[in-house]
Amino acid sequence: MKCSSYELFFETFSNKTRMKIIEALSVSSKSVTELSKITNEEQSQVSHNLRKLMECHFLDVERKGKQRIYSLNKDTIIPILKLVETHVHKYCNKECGKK
Amino acid sequence: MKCSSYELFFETFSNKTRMKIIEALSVSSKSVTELSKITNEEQSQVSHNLRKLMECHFLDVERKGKQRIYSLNKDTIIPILKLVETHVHKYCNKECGKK
DNA sequence: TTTATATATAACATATGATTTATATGTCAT
DNA sequence: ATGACATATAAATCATATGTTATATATAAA
Repeated sequence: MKCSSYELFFETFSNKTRMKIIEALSVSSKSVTELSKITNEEQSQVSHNLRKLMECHFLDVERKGKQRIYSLNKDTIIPILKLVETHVHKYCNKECGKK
Repeated sequence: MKCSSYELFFETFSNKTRMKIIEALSVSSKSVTELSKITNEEQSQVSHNLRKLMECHFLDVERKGKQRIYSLNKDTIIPILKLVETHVHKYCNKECGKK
């Protein structure tokens, strides 16, 4: 599947694990292990998804000893999530989001 | 896969056909057949994807004879796309968006 | 250097979404 | 009611993403 920047952008957001990561990082920067604990996901899963988030420039990293500390690119991510929240609130009742 | 409102929101955006539909509708409202021609997709494909877009309240419809005229919910969609565009512009060079 | 810890990556099985084809429904005109 | 057109839906196949396991790399400490 060829994927324009737009689709890649949204695709990267549309995943539970990645959203959990983003949520956790919106509070404060964290290491992979911390994220793994918080999200209750395998470490490799977290790494996998961090990679995708990085590819979209949603995150930054810095080394700190053995650890890698990931942080959120708040400039884009926060305002987008706000807009989505508003939309969901406005249009989606409790039935919404079911499959 | 269980899918919260957020994931569903983004998932619905993350598709080439649906983006083409949104793009077309951001110009003006259109019937299914018109959308099918513009996007160069099978009619059933378009209907399929219109359904998903409707489920997310991204679109409105009204009947006009045999046709159904779809229109964009501009309140949410336009500002979101603006944000994404800004992000993509800022962070993604020509290599971006490849898979 | 060896060991322990943190993280990343590769390979594969499985789940999920996309696409296609065929058919059903719904509306208008005759 | 019949035929023609517009749209929707169902089912089947195909493509892709996810999740899992195992392993590799990288850093720090002993």
